[in-house]
Order: sequence, then structure tokens, then C-alpha cells
Amino acid sequence: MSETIRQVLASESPRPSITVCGWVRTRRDSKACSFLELTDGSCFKGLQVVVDASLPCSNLMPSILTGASVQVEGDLIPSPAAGQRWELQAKNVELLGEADASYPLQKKGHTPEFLRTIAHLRPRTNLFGSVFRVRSRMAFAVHRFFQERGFFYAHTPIITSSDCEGAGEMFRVTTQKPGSNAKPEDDFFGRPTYLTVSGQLQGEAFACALGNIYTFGPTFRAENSNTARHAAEFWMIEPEMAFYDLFADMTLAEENVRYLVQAMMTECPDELEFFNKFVDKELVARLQQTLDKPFERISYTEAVDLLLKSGRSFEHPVVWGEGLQTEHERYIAEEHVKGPVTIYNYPKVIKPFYMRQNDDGRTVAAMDLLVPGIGEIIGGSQREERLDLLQAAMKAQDLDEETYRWYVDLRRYGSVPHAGYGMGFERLLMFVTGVSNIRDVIPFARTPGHAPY
RNA sequence: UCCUGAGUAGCUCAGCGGUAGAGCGGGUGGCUGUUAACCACUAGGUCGUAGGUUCGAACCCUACCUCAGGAGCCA
Repeated sequence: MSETIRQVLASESPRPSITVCGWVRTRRDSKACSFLELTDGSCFKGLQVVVDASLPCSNLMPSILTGASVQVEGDLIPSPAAGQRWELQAKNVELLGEADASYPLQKKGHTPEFLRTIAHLRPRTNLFGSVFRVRSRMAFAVHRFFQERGFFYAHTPIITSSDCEGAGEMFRVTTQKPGSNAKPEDDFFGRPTYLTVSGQLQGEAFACALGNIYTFGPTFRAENSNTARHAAEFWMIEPEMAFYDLFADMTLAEENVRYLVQAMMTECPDELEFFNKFVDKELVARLQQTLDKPFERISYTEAVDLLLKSGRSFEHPVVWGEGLQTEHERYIAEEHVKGPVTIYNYPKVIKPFYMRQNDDGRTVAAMDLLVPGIGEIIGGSQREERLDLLQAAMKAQDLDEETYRWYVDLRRYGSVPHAGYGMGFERLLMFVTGVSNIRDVIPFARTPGHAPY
């Protein structure tokens, strides 16, 4: 049975006769021996394998090029040379799978853009191996955060007939043939159905039964968005809490981000060091500051004021009642606050019907958590729990109450104050790794005109 | 979808009207307990696609395709 390189490198003492499998990162030949740098994805570091030229298997060396897969049997000994603590003195090397000179991954000089074109091979690189190990760790940390706080994991549907208003264009789900004129009533579900853009509405039903719940699953948006921060398929974390108001919601969101940053720093030190060195030299400082300093909170109205008083000329004018533009959000997070900031109480005219109306009559209890470099990483709100006000908001936004009957029922029977938010998992990963394009934190990214794998 | 920029060797790029170049990667030889090893030689290109201008186009013009950055939409 072979061991992972992660296990081997953690050894406290030399160990005879172990077996390791992996891919050759590079081979260097010397007079008396060859050096293989072996990685198996189990950790950031590779294992140096030394193959003595006198071994029968050394005649394999010329065919062991970068990318080849091998199984090595040998003794783990302290490395006599600088650069690594342990090395594997090979007794036998078996070539499992050759990689010829056309193997696209070389020892240096690859751009993320090129690696995107070989998404099936890029996890073998330092950068993407690190990203996807971190992705796994962070996903587990998300569950831990909520489970430690007594939240229940709710599986809201992927196929849905309800449009979570304001969340964006939806992908249609149908079994009808292309070009068919069949009515929705004749389709598989007897009504138009879509891939979910949010589990929030169903999440509210579960929060109003189990108390605190969260969802964590794939989400789909058919927007023709071509930016470094948008994907057509992404993973979203959506907690929903009964008896929470907006401020409790914001506090949980802040703790959530901080917990995950802490997890990144304590659980992925090798990857963090690599990202800080090669991807974003400010990363560690920025993450540390996220832990050290409390997040600021600024109301939308205060935000508009400080933008107007900033003396900065923005491309888009700052007007109360209109959405904050990216340049405005960036100014607030990156220059004014210089750290994570939550903006809350937005004008109701720019927000969806389910957000709770404030007493001023013109704002709703909504919040966005912005982080430097990424922008919005969390968007949430306290939900409108008052039946009459919810119905009025639906009417004002021209929504058919019949479609949302079950949702309105939650206000009809034992309605309670409740709140929740959505956190973009990939945006979180961008924040904790410093990787600047969402396509590089998803294994096989889906964006407009692009789903080749 | 809009704006801007870029597509030249397997990869990263130089060349910007007059014989297609370098580094890395590959091959051969040398040297060496090496560390993105090193030295020498060598193979490798419809210069994104299609038109056009010109005696002559990788280079100038037009359209299209692809990618990137910014914007909108949002997580």
C-alpha cells in the first residue's frame, strides 16, 4: 500500500521500504544519480526521489519526463543536501504512465489564462493544486462554522419554479424538444421550471420550522456577465435565521467571514505562503487585518454622504436612491475603510420585494458586506414578516401573489422576524487566496459561451 | 451586452512595410548531490480566420473568432 507524500513528509524518523506514487514535476540528472521531484496532490510540497545510476530501473530515466506517473519503492532518509528535510532513496521505480514532450505543463512560465485552456491538467500545478486543496478545506470549514452554532443543513431544490426576484436571469429546465411549441402544462413538471438562482425562499420555510438553517450548493445564473467575479454556475452559502433582525444578521455574516479567514490561516499555511509570494503580496497582511480589526458598518445614507464629501470625481454620479456603483464600493472598502465593511439600509426602490421595510418608509433592512479587491462577498436582509406589507410590496413590484402563495403563507401562519444572507463561495475563495479571477477558483468554470469540459 | 487591448514555435514573448527571432520545454553531446540545475549543438512556425491595400504584409485597412482588463447585472 502506498502512502501519500503528505504522510511521508510528516515523518519524524527515517523509514525503510516505503512506497509512494505520484507525478513527476521535474527530473534532473547527475553523474551518479537522477533526481525526481514527485508530487501527488496530497500537499503543497513535493518529495525528492533519488535514483542511483547503478539501479536496473535507472534505464527508465530517459522516458520519465515531466508529467509522467510513477510508483517508487525505497528508503526515506534525511536529505544530505539543502532544500528538503527528507528524500526517498529509490530501490525500484516503476513507470505507470508516460508523458511525452507534448505534455503542456512545463516547469515554469504558465499564465492562468493558458492553464484555463487545459482545465483537466491544471490541478497538477502548484497554483491550482493549492487553490483546490483550499477550496476543499474552506467548504468543510463552512459546514463546521454553522454546525458548531447549531444550524441545520437544508437541501433546497436545484430545480425550481419560483424566481427569487432580483437574483437574475434563469436557465430553463425542460424535457421538450428544441423548437417544440408544447405548452408549459405539457412539460415534465406541468409548469415552467428553472435551475435555482437562490435557495432563499425555500430556506425561509425551513428557518420558520427548524430555527437556524443554511444551504450550501450550486446556484445558476443565466446572466450574460463577462467579468472576473461572475460565473454561470457557482456555489452559494445561504443561512436563514428565525428571530434574527438585520443587526444579528450582519454580526453572523462578519463572524462567518472571520471564521473562514482564520481557517485559511491555520489550516492551509503552505498554500497561504505560496499565494502570498506569487499571487498577491498583500494577502497575509490583508487577512490578518481582517482578524484584528472589527468590521465597519455604514448605512447606505452615510455611504452616499461620505462619497459626496470625498472630493473624488466618480465616473458615475453619487445619487441617493440609486445603487452604489463598483467604483463607489471600491472607494469605500479600499480607500475609506481600508478593510471589510458592511453597508446597510438601502433604498427600497432598488431592492427586491421580500426585504423588510424600515420605519422611515423609504429604506429596507438590507445589507452588503464588501471586502477590498473583490467587492460584494455577502448580500442579505431581514425579510418582511408582516403579511400586509409583503403583499403591498409584491403588488408594487407587479408580482402575481398566486405564484408565491406558499411563501406568503409563511406570514399567514405563525410569522416571525427572520433574516439571512447569501455568500458567494468562490468570492470567498478569491478573498482568501488572492486569486483575482473567479474562473480560477472553480474546477471547471461555466461562463457565457464556455462549457467545454 | 458595451468600451479598451491582445492573438507570432509546445509555453512566455521580441519583431510593427523588405530573408521568421530569443528564452524555456524537446533531441544530441558534455559537466554536475541536483533544487525553475548548467554549457554547446540541433529540430521546431499557413505569424487567430477570411477578405482588402501594396512591387512586397506578421506589420496597414475591414469583418469575424478567441482571450484578457474595465463597465452593467449580482454572490
